[in-house]
Amino acid sequence: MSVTLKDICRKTGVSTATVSRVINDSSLVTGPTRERVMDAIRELKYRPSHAARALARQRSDMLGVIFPQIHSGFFSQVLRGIDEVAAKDGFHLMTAFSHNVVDEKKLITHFVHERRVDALILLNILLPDRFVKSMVEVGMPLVLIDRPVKGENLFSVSIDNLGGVEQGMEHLLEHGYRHIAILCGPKGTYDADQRLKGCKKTLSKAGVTLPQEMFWAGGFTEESGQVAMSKWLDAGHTLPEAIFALNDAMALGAMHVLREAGYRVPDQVAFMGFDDNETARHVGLTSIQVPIQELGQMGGTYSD
Amino acid sequence: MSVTLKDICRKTGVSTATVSRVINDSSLVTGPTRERVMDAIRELKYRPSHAARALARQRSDMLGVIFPQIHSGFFSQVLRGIDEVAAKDGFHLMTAFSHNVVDEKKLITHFVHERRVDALILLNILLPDRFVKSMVEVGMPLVLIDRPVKGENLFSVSIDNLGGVEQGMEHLLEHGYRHIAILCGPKGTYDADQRLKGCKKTLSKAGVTLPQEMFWAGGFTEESGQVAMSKWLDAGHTLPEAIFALNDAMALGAMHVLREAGYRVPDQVAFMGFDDNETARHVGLTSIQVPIQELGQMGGTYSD
DNA sequence: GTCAGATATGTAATCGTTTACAATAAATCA
DNA sequence: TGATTTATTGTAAACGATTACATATCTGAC
Repeated sequence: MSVTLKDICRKTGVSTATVSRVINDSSLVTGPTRERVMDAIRELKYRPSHAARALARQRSDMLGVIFPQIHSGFFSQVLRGIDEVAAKDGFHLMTAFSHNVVDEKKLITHFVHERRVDALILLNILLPDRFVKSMVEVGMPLVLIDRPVKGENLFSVSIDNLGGVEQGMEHLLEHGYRHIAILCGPKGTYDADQRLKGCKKTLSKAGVTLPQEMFWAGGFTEESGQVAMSKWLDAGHTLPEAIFALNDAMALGAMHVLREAGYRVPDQVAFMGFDDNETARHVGLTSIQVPIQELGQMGGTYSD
Repeated sequence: MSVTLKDICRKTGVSTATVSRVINDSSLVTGPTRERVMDAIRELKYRPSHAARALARQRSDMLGVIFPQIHSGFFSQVLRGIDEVAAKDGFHLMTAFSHNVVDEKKLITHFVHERRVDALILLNILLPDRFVKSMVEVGMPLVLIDRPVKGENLFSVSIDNLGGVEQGMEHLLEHGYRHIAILCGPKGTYDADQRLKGCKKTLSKAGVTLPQEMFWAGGFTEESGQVAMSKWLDAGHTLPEAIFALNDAMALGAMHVLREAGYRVPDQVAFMGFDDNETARHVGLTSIQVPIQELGQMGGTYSD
C-alpha cells in the first residue's frame, strides 16, 4: 500500500539497516550514502510506520490521559498543559473519558495492558489503590493528578487544597462574616475531604464554631449547588452572610437560585468559590485560583 | 517482557493461529479447545499487543482529532461528543492541539502519514484545501468540522451559522432595536464570514441598513471583544442599543468593559451572543445555542 | 468400506521496523 | 609490508500478532 523502508532500499541499493539508521539520525551513516537515502525518502515521501516502529522498539511515544466525566473547564486546561510538554518531548496524547469504575477498568486494560501508551496520567480516578499498584507492577509509569499515592514509577501532583481553602476562609473571616455556610463536595473524594478539612481547621484556629446545619451536602456539580440552595430557602432558614462553595460549579448553581429568588448577590450574600474557572470572573464570584494548567504541565513532565 | 500469544501456545499446546482465532472471536474454534485457551489467557493475564495487531491488520482502531488553540469550552464539548461515539465503535482517540500552520503540518505527518490513526477529525483547520485533498489521496478518511469541503472519503459537518445568526438578528429586530453593533469574527475564517453574511442578509431583508462603523472588527477572542468595546467608548460614540457578538467570548469581553465603565448590562445595552457557552447562561447573555456536542457526535459517526 | 464434504487445527509467510553481530574496506602503525 | 584498528555497510533475527493455505479428523451417504 504505502511506501516502506524496503522501497527506499530498492531505490538506493543500500540495506534496511542503513536506511533505518538514517531515519533515526544515527551517526554511523554520513556523507554521500546518507544524502542518497535522504533524497530517496523525500522523493518517495517515505514515512516510517508507527505500528512497526512501536513493535520493534517496544515503545509507542504515546502518553495516555484518562479523565472522569466531571469538570468540563478544568479538564480542557489540564489537557492543554499536558499537551504542551508532551509535544515538546515528542509524545502524542491518547485521551479518554471514563464515566464510571467499569469504564475505568476497561480503559486501563486498553491503555496499559495492550501497551498502547508509554505512560499514563490519571485525573481524579475512582479506582481503589490496589488497581493503581497493579499497573505500576507491570512497569507502567503513572502520574496521578489529585490523588496522593507515591511509590516507584508512581508520581502524584495535587492542588494545594488545604492552603487554598484556608486562604478563602480567612478572607471571609477578615470581612467579618461569622454566619457562613459551607457547600461541601462528594464525601470520600480526596479533594472534597481535604477542602472540608481545611475549612474546619481554619475555623477552629479562628475560634469560630459553625453548627452542623451550615455544612451543606453537595457533589461538585452545578446542579448539586442549586439543590442545596433551594433546600435551604424552602426550609425557611435565614440567609447566611456568606457561602463558601468548595468548587466553582456549585457556587454558580447556588448563586443562580438566589438570583432567581430575587436576592442580590453578592450584596446580600457573599460568595467564595474554589477553582477559579472561567465563568467565575464574569459573575462576580470571588474564587481561589488553582494553577490548573501547571498541574497538567507537571503531570506531563513526570511521565518521561 | 510481557505475556505474548506464544506463551498461551506453550501453555495450551495449540498453535498461534488457534489462539489468535480465540482472541478475535472467530467461530472456527469452539468447545473444549476454546475453553482451554480462554483459561490460559485469564490465568496468564494475556492481552494482545496493540502495536503487533496494528501492524498485522494494517489498522490502529484510533481516531485522530486535531484542534486549533482557540475556543476552550467549545472544544471540550466537541471532544466529549466524539469520544462517546468512538468508544461505542471500539475506537480510541488521539488528540492534539495545533497552534499554527506549521504545527498542523507536522501533526498531519504524524497522524496520517505515519499511519497512527484510521481516520481523522479536523476542527477549524487552517491549512489550505490542497493539503486536505492530499490527505484524502493517501486514503485517509477525513471529517472536517466547520469547513465546507466535500468529496470521496471526505466529510464535513458544520454549525448552522446562517440560520443561527438570522435567528439572533431577528430577535433583536423584534425587540425594536435598530442601532445595532455587530462584533465580527476574524476575516477569512469560514465561520466568521458565514455569520457576517447571515447578519447582513437578515438586516437587508428587514430593510435595515447599518453604517459601516457599526461593524466592529474582532477575532473571536474575549480580548478582541474588550478592545473593540474600549475603542468605541474611547472614541466618544453614543452607545448602540444592542450588540450582536458573533461569538460568546467576544460578547463576554465587551460586557466586561461596559460594566467596568459603570454601564448597566443588559438594561442600557442589549447583548446577543453566538455559541451558548457555559458562561453565557450566568451573565445574562442571550445567545444562540449551537449543538456543539452533536457536532462531535456526527464527526465521530462519519469516520468509521 | 470408501469417498465427499464439513469441521477443526496447524504451518509458515507476512506486516514494517530495529539492532546484535558479521563482514568488508580503508586507515594507521610498527 | 603485514597486522591492527576504525569506519562503513550488510545479514538476518527479533518484535507479536494475523491469515492464506495445507492437513488431519470426523461425519454420514452410497
